[in-house]
Amino acid sequence: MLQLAFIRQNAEFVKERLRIKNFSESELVDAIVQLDDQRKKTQSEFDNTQAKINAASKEIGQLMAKGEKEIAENKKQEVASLKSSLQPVAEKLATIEKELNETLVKLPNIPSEKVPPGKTPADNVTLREGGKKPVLPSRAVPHWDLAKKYNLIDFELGNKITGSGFPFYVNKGAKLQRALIQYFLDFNIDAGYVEYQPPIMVNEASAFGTGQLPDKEGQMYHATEDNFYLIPTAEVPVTNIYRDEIVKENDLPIRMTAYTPCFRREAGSYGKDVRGLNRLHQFDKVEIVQIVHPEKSYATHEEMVLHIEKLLQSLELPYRILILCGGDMSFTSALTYDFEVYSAAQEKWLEVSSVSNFESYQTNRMKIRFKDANGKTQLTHSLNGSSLALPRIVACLLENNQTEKNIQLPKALHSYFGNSVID
RNA sequence: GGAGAGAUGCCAGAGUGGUUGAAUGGGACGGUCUCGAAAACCGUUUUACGCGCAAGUGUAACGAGGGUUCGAAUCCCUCUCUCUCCGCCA
Repeated sequence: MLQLAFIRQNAEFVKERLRIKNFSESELVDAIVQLDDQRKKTQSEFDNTQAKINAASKEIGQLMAKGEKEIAENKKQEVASLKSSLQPVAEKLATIEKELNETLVKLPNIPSEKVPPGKTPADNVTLREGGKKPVLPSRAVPHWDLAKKYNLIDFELGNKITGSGFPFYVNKGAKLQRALIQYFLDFNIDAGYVEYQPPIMVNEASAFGTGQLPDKEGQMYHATEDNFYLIPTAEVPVTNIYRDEIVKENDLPIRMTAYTPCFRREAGSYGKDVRGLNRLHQFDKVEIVQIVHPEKSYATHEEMVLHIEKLLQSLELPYRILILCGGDMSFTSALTYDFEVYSAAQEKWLEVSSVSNFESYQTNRMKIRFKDANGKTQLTHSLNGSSLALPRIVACLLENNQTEKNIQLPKALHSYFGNSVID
């Protein structure tokens, strides 16, 4: 969530930036300032009365020690009346604080100045393209046909065992998954990221910390018996590693990577977009996360984009990088670059990575802070990016590299896959 | 799943109703000493919020939430987690 002090000092600016995100309830900004005014006033009132009560209680203790019971009893009466006058103040304060927090949490992050205006994915701005679109053989087919032809993925079996969107990977299909995960992780570790294997279920506090709750409650699978959520991305457990921590400035940047399965309910999606590997309920992804000094987050963001670009280039896939427009960005992000690869047989671009700077929006929720040179605690910034989401990469690898008799894998994968072709 | 024990500051660990935000030890940081280091010695070392230009000061927090009391780290209840034993099990 946005920092309260920042909202107070920049109320008009916040409202203006929120418009770029197509956030209509800008009156919430004024509500927050008003609630905070009330909170301050009420808290002063509470604190002052409580101070009197504390002082009187201390006196009672001293009087009792001296054996002056009469006077002590009188004091008790005094405290009792102070307490009863405090009661409604305490309730009012609790109500205000609750409302303030609930309102604060409803405000999305404000977009950075680099974010282009716009409402739909059509308004996203292409930053650059790379790689070459392949020329496919005349009888080229989409990945779901290739997956069947080479016995790599069994969607029907997934339907039987779980439901749609939960495919089985078989034989070389399974091995390709394993090779990609291993390759992506090694690529990140070589760049200085520390590997974690996190739990894939998280508690409420973690889901709140990265912003999945309360905003995207319906998008996560919820194990209600234990109140755990299946993670939609490794971002959730990994960023939360540092929740409620104050790190040393020297410890920054913190660079982490993790492979996890990801679970998304994708309520409401159907049709062509969900065919084959295009949109699944369970998929594999390697994620990178950084916790950084606030002055460095934008430089880090660019560095992460280059890192992922290098990874995509090594896979020899045609790609493009987009800057998401205000209307297409996530609730929590200040700036997001999306990576898309071109799926040659489907003839469309598929999103395979999203690299975002959250500034202090997540870290303010999680209270991930550091002590600066002056000994002052400040919020860190957090960033993350997919490196990469597997299914659509697999879709493109299969489609773009198909020949009449096999699928040619990029060099980078040969040693991981143990072969240069799938046949 | 059953029985028992426990959860205190960066860590270890005292504290069982009244100046305890918290003894003591360790660590970390700063200083003295040293050519430098070690050792020794001195000092500093939680966070959030309110008021204040500031120094400072008030309130809250001893796993979380509630309760008892004039007063709770200390007593009671619920929950979470950890440990030990039994059961089950990859």
